[in-house]
Amino acid sequence: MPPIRLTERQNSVYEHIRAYFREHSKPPTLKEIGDALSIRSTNGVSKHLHALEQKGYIRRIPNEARGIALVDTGADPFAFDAEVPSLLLVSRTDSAHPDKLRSRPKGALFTDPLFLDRADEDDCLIGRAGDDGMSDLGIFKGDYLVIEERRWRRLPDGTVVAVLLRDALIVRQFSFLNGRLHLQPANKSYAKDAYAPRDPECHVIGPILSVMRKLGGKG
Amino acid sequence: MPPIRLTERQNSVYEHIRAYFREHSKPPTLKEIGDALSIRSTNGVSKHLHALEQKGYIRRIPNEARGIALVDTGADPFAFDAEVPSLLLVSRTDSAHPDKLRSRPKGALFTDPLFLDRADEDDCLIGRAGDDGMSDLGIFKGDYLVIEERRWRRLPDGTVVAVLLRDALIVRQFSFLNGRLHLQPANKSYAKDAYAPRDPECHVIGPILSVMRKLGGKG
DNA sequence: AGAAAAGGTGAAAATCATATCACCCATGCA
DNA sequence: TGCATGGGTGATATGATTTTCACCTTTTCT
Repeated sequence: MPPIRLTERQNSVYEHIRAYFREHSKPPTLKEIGDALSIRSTNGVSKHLHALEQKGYIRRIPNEARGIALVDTGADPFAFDAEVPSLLLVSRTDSAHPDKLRSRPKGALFTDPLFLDRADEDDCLIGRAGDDGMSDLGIFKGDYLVIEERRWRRLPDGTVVAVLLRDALIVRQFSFLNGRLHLQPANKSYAKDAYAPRDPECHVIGPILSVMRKLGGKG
Repeated sequence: MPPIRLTERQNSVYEHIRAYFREHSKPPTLKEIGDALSIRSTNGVSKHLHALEQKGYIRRIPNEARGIALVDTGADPFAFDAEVPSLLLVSRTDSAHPDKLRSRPKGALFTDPLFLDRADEDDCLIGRAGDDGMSDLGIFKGDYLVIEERRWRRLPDGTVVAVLLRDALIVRQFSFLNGRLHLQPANKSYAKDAYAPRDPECHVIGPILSVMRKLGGKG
């Protein structure tokens, strides 16, 4: 569901539709979009809309005037209560003793409920990415990760998870095939690996709910 | 303001339009109104709309598909307390009116002081990246950005900044050369651009202090 | 070198929507 | 009685919008 990336041009079409919605409370026509972005043929616009629909950004109602609907449901941060969860900031631990994770926290961070994605705050903790194995996904070494503790057997294939590998905390895409845990990186220079379910070197903590990063200085 | 009274029939037409707006985020056609209220002729509906316009409940745009606008201006305020820094979540605004940024917030997010990097909480706000122009830096469309409002003249070259470009909020690497603002993307498919310091289309808000992203679900 | 993919142009055909005209029927008053 | 007002029917004219076709250019990837 992480929306497919848009090209620069597609993005400006999409943003124009949103802007038009904000201003007029209704969708623009193909011609209006074209006028705004200097596309003379409604067909050119139509192709952009088709791409946006394929990528899941909009929905079209065929043959209908202004038949464009935004798919984004603009999640409002107020759907939650106003309590601020304080999550433990944990440090790397020998994967043979994953239970030590919570017993030796390095601190705690306040986190808006939005970033817990409806998970129980008591099941969540914060760790830091130990390598750049998921850099193509925009997760870099040092990033703060909101992790939901959950047994790997309940995870759907493809979930992005935090893993204690020996004494490092890393992020990988998880899948369970042929009786083994497969950890797939998103960075060509990192290797894919597989482990036995009970390998003491490898402990899957649970899915990554959010990623946070300080820019500028060192985290 | 509280306009002239409506007849029962006129009121149900009016209420239907409002209901349609809530459900579809756009105005209905004459035929749709007629179908809903068992009026077979679009002319019958048209007369109702004319009456509603006369009485000041709606506005019509001639010859335009779904050319109905509600005249009503409903605003909804909100409140929040502050213990942990609570930063305004702002939405994109026409760059010609950057001052509107804070005046029309979409909400607020609690943010740990760590991610404010020692900046004054009152100078900070949260916006969302409007494109993938900095994807190589791990900043993607939809990411939440902690932005420190600061005049661009005080920014060192190379700072990663949030910019209001027309009606989009985007992230770029900033530099000031030969009397022009240069905005450098970190994604090969996006173009580098430069603007005059006072170009009304381009307003630099300030440096990005942190980036946050929800995984898995909708942002 | 060749083939996709992104982005377009232009114009005709097919629909969807609105505007208008002519006419009908109640009801409430002066 | 007389006639203005609210509510409607149906048909037609006139736009406004979306679709579809046939081709074209540039950039990117293999």
